[in-house]
Amino acid sequence: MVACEAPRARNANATRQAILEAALERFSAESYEDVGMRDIARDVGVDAALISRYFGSKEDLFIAVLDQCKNGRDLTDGPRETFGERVAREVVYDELLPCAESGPAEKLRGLSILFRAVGSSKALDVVQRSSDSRFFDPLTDWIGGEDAAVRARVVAGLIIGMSIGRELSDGYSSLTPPQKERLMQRMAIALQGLIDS
Amino acid sequence: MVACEAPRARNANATRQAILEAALERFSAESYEDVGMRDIARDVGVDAALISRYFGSKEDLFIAVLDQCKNGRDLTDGPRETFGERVAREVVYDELLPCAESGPAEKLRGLSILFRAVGSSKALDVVQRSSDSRFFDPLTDWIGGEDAAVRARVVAGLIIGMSIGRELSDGYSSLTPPQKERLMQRMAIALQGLIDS
DNA sequence: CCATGTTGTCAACGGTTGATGACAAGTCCA
DNA sequence: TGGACTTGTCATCAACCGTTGACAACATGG
Repeated sequence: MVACEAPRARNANATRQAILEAALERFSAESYEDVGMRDIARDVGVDAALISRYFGSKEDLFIAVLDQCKNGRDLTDGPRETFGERVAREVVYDELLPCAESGPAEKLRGLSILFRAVGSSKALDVVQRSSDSRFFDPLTDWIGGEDAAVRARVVAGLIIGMSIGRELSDGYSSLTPPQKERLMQRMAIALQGLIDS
Repeated sequence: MVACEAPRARNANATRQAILEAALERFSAESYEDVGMRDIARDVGVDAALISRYFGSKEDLFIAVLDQCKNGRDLTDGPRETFGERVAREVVYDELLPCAESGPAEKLRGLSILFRAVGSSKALDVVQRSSDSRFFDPLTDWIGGEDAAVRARVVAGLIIGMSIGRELSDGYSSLTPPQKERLMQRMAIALQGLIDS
């Protein structure tokens, strides 16, 4: 995953960034509690103590990761009419969950973290305190209408649920391509319905 | 929650059952990691060591809890045509999440646990290993058709996602009753669509 | 080349967790 | 009543966690 074999150039900024990226990777693939400082440190090839020094605490690191996510925007950049299909396609096909070297995508990563955080009371606290305004407010504005705030959260929940369904069924590995496409269409409709007033 | 003030009658079976119920309550309200043996023990009014003796390990206790859930059946007892609305109503209105003295309901409790477990790799492992056959197989059979197994899991994911949406938006507290009803209808349609062929 | 500040490592701490085995309290039957 | 078995408690363990402060390695400017 992280290749670097050389003893690592001594560069605080680069290291900081590497830690952030490794943490992003971890937090979107495992639950908050399951991610250990030592795990992240090993990914980067650094001692765990350094993370504490750079970011303060694990919680602060988590917040820093949330901050650097281009949350919410992922969902809203694109035409309104294709919102459902766009997101459903991303969920059903490879983009959202694999997390292992997801290539250039990194889309919906914020939701991925939310997905992993939703089980842990502590992480969810942090997310709701720190990321509500960054994640849901743009989405709410984009959706518009009276109950937009609720619908934004329902949309998020639905997307997460779809990811869970995907994870539970092993990436739909037993589906034929047409079945997969039909499933995607269904999800698209459900999502789109929440956007169109 | 658990009232019992008297020093507790010495009755192994009753105590075992009380532990199971307290654990069920905890595991469906908090994540696997967040639930401590000492928490459950305190709920029951007993020492944590006793739980270890009765159930072996925390993981074994978790399995025992899963086993006593009337999983899957909750979803399938009722007419096929109203599946979507039945479940959606249960999710949108009070039944699923409150968990605090949910009265006689206890419906979808298995999904509630799955919901809480989905974040933790360990708990999800257990669920997939121990509860797959108990939870998804009946649902799969009931759904029927070629890709029923996948659709059962997608349904489960969707329900969990709806619960998450509900949790994220504070129980839809800001919605007017008609809005709430419309939201429920939408969810019902999405769910029903996964059942009907 | 030395002094200074930065970057990273190491060993260790306190706290919490699940689990264990010795022991006390209660129950029951002969 | 007294022994035997059950039921529950307590002190404790080892493992793990996030975090800390002392120290080593390196770079840099004089």
